[in-house]
Amino acid sequence: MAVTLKQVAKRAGVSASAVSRTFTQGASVSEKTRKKVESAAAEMGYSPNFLARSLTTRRTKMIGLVSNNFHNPIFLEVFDLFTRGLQECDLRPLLVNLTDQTDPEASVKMLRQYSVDGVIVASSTLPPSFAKAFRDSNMPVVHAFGRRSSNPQVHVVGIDNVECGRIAGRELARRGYRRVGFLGGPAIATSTRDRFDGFIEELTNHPKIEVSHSFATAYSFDAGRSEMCRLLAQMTPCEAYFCGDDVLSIGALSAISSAGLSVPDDIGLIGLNDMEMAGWENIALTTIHQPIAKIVGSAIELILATLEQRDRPPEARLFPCHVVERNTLRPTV
Amino acid sequence: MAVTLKQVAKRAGVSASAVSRTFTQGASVSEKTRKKVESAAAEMGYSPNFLARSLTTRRTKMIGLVSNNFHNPIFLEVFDLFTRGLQECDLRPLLVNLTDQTDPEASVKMLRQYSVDGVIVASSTLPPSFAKAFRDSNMPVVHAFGRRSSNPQVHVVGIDNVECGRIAGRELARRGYRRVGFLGGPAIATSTRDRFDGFIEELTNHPKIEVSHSFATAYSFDAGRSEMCRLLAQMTPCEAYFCGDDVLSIGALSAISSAGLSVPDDIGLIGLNDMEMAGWENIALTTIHQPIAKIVGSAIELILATLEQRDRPPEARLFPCHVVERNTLRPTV
DNA sequence: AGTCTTTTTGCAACCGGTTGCAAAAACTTT
DNA sequence: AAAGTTTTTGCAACCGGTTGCAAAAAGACT
Repeated sequence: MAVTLKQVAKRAGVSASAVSRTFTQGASVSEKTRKKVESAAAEMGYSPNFLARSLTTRRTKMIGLVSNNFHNPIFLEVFDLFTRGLQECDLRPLLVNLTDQTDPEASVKMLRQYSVDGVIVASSTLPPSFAKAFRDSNMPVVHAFGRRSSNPQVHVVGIDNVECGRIAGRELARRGYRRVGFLGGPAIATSTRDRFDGFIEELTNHPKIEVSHSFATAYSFDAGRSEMCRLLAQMTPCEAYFCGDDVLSIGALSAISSAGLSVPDDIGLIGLNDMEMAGWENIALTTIHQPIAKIVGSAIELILATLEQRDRPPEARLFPCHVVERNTLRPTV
Repeated sequence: MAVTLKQVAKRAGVSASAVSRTFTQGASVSEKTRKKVESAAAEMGYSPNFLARSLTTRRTKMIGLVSNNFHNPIFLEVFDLFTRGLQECDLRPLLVNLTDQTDPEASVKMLRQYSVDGVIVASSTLPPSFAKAFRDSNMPVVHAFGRRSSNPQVHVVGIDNVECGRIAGRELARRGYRRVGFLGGPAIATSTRDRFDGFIEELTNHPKIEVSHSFATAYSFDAGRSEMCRLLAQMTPCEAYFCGDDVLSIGALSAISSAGLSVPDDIGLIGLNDMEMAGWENIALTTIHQPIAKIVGSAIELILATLEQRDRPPEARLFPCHVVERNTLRPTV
């Protein structure tokens, strides 16, 4: 059905190589034959088959984009940025949704079978070992929103979650809260762990502050809401909470107002991410901004660089975060 | 680097065909050689290259998933459903983000160059002609969330937007509102147009009801909020509005509460989509439910069927919608 | 015009597989 | 054991391209 190179060659009265060269950057073709080929191709509506080409060039220009985050609204922003960014570099994302049903091993194998040029793992809840499996199959990988490891095996781009925990702790202390809580995401996620550690570490500098913690079952509205409901039902809820993530915060926010309490008068809240929705006026969440555009841009840059230079040593790029003040923490006293 | 079929053949002491057949469903291989091949393959870590295979089989098992909706949270749910659903059918989505910068023509060409087996266009704001361009290139297409056309050229799966407009009109009338407004999405989108038409049509049955309309510049929070701000600044805002979409509704909701008014006491609101967020307790939007899981499932089913039977005549599948009552319309009088 | 360089061209092999076909091997039957 | 039938196998051509190499063509210089 589709027009092939040979047909074009015949029509243009040249060899197959001539046609191939016309469509290859920097190949040697005279102006004359190029014209002949181009007009024949245009008449027949020919364009080269990328997959056939990839067989010899060993480049598919496809990038595996693997994630397990299809429920956190911030990931729509992330996918938007990734797809745009990749497209600008002339790369196409082959999307993999890692659910409970899908076997991680199988996705490694699958992406290898499709000969993707590289893989971007976009998730804060996957272990470093997952990204490493791609590396072991000899594919360039970058783990976006991942965790820096002590002996890095793959590129990691993200934020310093421990530092974010400290920032949150510092902010709550600065505002004079005396009883604060950590409302984390799933306890297994390394990001949760790190944020927790930083938070605690910072607050040991403030021995007068009482600190407690608990974990939601997921980074989701419902999990945040039900965990906050549970906390409010206790004897003495905290004066303020650091929530592991914005969507969790919004769930908590909802629980608080359902309980007839108000934010920030009765309870303070600080989130993490600064997703679009956090800025919506009826939410107005005070939160720690995570620079996702930079993270995504950097991830793409890094995968591109690794395509050029396959043995590039693994690198960790962590971007600084800062507090965005809105309306869910009381003013400094 | 990767192990090839030939290497496996040599190691197993058989011909290349034998290896190929071992990895092909329903090919004729004796148990004995299959065993030999399988163990050789396992030792060497071989798995067939899908792209090389696709050259002869003419099936890549890749589906182009094209959308321009990377800002409406409901599309994260849509992408989740599509990716899961396709994966279950052993298909991989090649994602295309259609931005203002990307040329629609170019994406058609690109997907052809990658020999995708079919294309799913997921958008309510793209014209039927866009999907048709794929059809013209001889690829199976289904337009999900698209508009049924009078002489259908491609499969369309979605809802009856005109009927949704009627449902909204009926609902507002039933609740005794006397001055109602249509707050639509971008006026160019066919979905907006259809919803508007249905709304107006229904309300002509209720001559006592006064109806006005306006359009937001996009299906987004900000657009909804600023349009509602404008409306509230006028002399006499309506008693209730039908918003073209949930995210628009939430923007409107925010504008209303910023203006010191309350929902549903001062102003009523009904949305469309019933995205996850509409059910969040602090939003509790009364809205028209769009059965996205069914739409997505049906789109996949249809693309699959068309892969089998290339000349399957174009079909339109529209699913019924219904009102989900929450807290943004006053009770029936 | 003849020689030397540089550019352009086509041939043929290859990328990693699949598949129609005829020969070989393995079973059945008699 | 011979003949007939069915299954399994390898050969060789093909899918749609790219590319190293040597020959041909074009251009530069005496």
